Amino acid sequence: MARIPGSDGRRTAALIRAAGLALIHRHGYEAMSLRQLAAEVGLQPASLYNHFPTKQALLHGLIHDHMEALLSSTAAALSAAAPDPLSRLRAFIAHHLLYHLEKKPEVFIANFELRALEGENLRAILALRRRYEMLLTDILEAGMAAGVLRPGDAQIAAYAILAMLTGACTWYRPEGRLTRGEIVRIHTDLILHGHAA
Amino acid sequence: MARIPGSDGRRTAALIRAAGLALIHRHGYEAMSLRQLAAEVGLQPASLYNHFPTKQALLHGLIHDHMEALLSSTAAALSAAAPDPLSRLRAFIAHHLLYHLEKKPEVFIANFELRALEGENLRAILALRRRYEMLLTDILEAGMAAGVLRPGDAQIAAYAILAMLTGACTWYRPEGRLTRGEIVRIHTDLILHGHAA
DNA sequence: ATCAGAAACGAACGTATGTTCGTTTCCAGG
DNA sequence: CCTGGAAACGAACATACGTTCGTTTCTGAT
Repeated sequence: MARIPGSDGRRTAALIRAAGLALIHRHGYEAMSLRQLAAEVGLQPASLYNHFPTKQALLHGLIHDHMEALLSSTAAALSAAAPDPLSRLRAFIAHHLLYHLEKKPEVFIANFELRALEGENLRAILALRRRYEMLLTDILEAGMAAGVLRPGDAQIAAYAILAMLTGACTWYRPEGRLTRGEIVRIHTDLILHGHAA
Repeated sequence: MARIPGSDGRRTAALIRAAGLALIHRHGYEAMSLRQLAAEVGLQPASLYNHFPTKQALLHGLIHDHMEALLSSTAAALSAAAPDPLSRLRAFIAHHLLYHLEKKPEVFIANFELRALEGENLRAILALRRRYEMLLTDILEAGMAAGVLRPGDAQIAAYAILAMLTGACTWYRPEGRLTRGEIVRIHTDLILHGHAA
């Protein structure tokens, strides 16, 4: 037996990536074996190497593509918002939450499996992440300068907001008690006005 | 060669746990091999089994003890605070941050390596974590009832606060630009009053 | 119609893993 | 002083891993 009738590289590659995403999300990168992955797609382990050169390259590809998609979709959401800092902040919050709630596996992997990346792979992802953080930091600084946000350390503020929002992906269940809209409203409120009465 | 002169079970066990903590923190639980761990402590791999029955039992022990310590030290901090909800909330925030900034490896492991636990081990840890979350949720509910915190979903609010605070451990560096005291002040402020001017 | 390359196969490589076993030496309680 | 258990050793087990190799078949461009 050899090449299978109807086989298509593009489609197989997509299947591998989808299955890899799910397996890494469930078991973790180190715990996922390529034999598992191959079985999930219905391939022999060796055949995976027609589609990526290395297990780590697969992981890096998944994270990289996720970060690129996140960056471009965030840019789109921001440019659709009103230009004042407060509107942009609200748009950022809503977009971050909605996007992340839709892409739980990707988000999980991009946050938890970074340490499995080595050297250049890691550096490239960290650079993308920094670009994303900078989008928020810039909004916060603009808001502080305009007097609509309380002055302070914009970087810490950005970290605090991102941690809080991304944390929501940890406990969110689509069948849960809250709709996505309510989650956005609550978090926007907490970020802007805090918990004090 | 066999039992080594001066060998002491209690001390060796402590060394193993300390080295395990560091290795898991650096490389991840799945990526840490028992041979690495044994070498770090100066033992043969087989000798580890005089101190724990299974690799997973080691992980579970580390997380379990961390959670117990966190719970009891939090209880102490709360009972030292004034009894009104706002004081208790401030005490909780300060204690969570200070404790977590001191115990970065433990916190990292307790949050990142949960998925390596199976069955009863996982259930036990999740129960402890729920108890911890409940400490904060109770404070928030008391504050809402007393009218010093804005009414809302106390559980979501607790998750949001915890994610934000724990996130600080990710980027905090002891040699960084901010002191621990400033970090506490900033986060308390953000939680209570938000970012809006 | 042909043929280069894409896409799969099956087998194997070397290595590493968690763990078990039997043995040996040291320590502490009677 | 003796002895049972504690704490280490070295060797080995079965298994699993990521990856390489050579081969075979199908596909798409010329």
